[in-house]
Amino acid sequence: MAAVNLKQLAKILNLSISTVSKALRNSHEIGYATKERVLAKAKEMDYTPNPFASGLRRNKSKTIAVVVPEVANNYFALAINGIERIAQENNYHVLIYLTHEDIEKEKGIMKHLENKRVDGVLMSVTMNTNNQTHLSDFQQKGIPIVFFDRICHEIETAKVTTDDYISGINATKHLIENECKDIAFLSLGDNISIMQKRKSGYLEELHKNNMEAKPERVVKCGNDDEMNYQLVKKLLTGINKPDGIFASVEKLAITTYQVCRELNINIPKDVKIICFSNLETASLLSPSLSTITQPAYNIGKTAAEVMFKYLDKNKTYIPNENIFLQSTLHIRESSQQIV
Amino acid sequence: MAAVNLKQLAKILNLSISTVSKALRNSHEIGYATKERVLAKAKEMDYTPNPFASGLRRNKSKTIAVVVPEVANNYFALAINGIERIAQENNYHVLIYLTHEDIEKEKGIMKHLENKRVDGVLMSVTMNTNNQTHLSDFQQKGIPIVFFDRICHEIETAKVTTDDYISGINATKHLIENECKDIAFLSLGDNISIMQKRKSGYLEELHKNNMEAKPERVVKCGNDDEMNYQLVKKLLTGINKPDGIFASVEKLAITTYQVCRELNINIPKDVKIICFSNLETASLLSPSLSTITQPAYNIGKTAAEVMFKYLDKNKTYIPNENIFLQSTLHIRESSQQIV
DNA sequence: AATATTTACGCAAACGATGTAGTAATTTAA
DNA sequence: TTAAATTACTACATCGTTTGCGTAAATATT
Repeated sequence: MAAVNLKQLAKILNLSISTVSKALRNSHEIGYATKERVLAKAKEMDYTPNPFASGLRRNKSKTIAVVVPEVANNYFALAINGIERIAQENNYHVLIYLTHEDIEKEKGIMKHLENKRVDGVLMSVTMNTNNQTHLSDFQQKGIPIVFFDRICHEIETAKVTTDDYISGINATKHLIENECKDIAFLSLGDNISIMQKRKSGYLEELHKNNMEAKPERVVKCGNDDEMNYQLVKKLLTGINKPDGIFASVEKLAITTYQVCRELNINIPKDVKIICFSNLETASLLSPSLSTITQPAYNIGKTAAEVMFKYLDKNKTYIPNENIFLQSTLHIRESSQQIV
Repeated sequence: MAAVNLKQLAKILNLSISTVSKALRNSHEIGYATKERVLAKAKEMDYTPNPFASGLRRNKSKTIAVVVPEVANNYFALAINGIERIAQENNYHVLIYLTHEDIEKEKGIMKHLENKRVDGVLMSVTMNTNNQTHLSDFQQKGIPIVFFDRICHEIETAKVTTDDYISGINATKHLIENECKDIAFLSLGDNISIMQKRKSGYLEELHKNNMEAKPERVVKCGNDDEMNYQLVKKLLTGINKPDGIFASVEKLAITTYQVCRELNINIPKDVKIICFSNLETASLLSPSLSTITQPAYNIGKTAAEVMFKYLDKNKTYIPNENIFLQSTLHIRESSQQIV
């Protein structure tokens, strides 16, 4: 029942606690025969070190935290997958925290993590994170952060993203090539860097094509699905509606599909759509959805790898570094000119 | 930089360590004025107790583990959402482990968790978990498990599921009502209880309608997507193909859609489909997908609540209990007779 | 053969928080 | 007025590991 500890193991083996401990950690101080004996007995008795005791002693938690806005989201789910994979390989444990895009919750979580419960944090900030003092404060405590996707520029550390600016350009260019004359951009808030980059790409490409960038074509959506629905509905109601939509995140594209269905707007005839998405069923939608797909799994994996690169070296300071992974454009029906 | 501890706080306050500790825990042994003073200073110095020290001393980790086959799955993602919500409310932390349907990985994870790293485990077993000794062994260590969805009957504890048997009946009945004469069942393995229940419902309803239950109509799919694709393709190739498909899990329905697209089989004209799914975009698919939707969020939430009910009471033994939550049938185009 | 070195182990002090048992000082009861 | 009880605190052992240091025996060096 009760887990066996070093003391019991030592008594049975007629050795001191420290000898047993050292034997298990394969210390050079211990003779070969003794090591063998200890190892065998430990296995037999199913000994496994108490993580709290060794954590306390060594000041190592063997745990990382993943802080993300949500998990019921293909992108983050895949990223977590990649992170968990690397963590398991490194014999680390993964704590998960969801902010639900609530900056106060994010602050609370970081506060909770300050006390060395974890050796490092991988995170994507909320769409409302415009102030980063809680993050720099956290770093001050000596726990490294690595950002992925929703990064925080002001914090000096490693950041793993895709090239959102280029993708923004490509998506917009694609819509223009398919005869869109009036393209709207559905943004998720406007604080976070990926939004600014995606929007920059969008604006840049409009400019390059001598198309007017009307402010009302940038729709600032948020975390409230119902509100987003109304915003998109408003955008697509009336005579003066756009003929192209670039949704910055998956859920806004889905909302757009739903609105179009309600308003009987035909995609892609009346309006063409492209979006950032990791939706598995994109090709099965009606019409199939054109996407910019981020290598979510690899982003998570890479972020974790960078983290462990420093944790292994016992470095708590991670120098600034921007790692870009490439997204892929999947052109499907929703964005194409019907010929 | 370094986190402040009780010793430092005590020195500054000119009190003993134990006084400070008790004051923070609001012990009746400490005078009101002293408590105030301690609390103020602790806040000022941003003191937060070391989780390893108190975990070691109190033999409490304030952490639960969630062990699931995967996270990039709408069902599990939503369940984790529910779990995380309740955990946060209880000031608990959530460790996540993915088995990827690998029984060996599951065993390894349970082994890793035996050493009191967590106070409890919420889990959905892999599709290959036919032997439960690693789970009963785990229970023996005094750490409670609560199952959700993919439960393990043989283990005595609380189990949260939907009524899969009834849902199996309802789905099959619905297909029959829509003129299906030859219904196939796509199973995910055949070990886990939800599969057996869903299949039982399917078989029962066939029997009730005097329809023959041909063994070759039960297709045992697995974890390999490509293999599943071939299995479904084989099922739908040739003259003698079913006119109804009941997919026991979401991904098999998606596979079926893909196969039908390749083989140019029309859903629902040639074959009707219904499946268990939490796919957000079910209604946007072409054709829209009929689903039995499980209350995934609430299942996770309920499982966590049951766990905390016992953890609060410091009970490590959870008596057998089966909690059923209701699924809802969403009839859409994929399963309906065209009139 | 005497000394130096290496080998293989044990002792004990951490790590930080908690809780039991004690102890003065004060208050209450007899 | 004195014993008993209460209040408000402190000392100390403890949780299970890790690790620096000490040391006896074995081996190597002169």
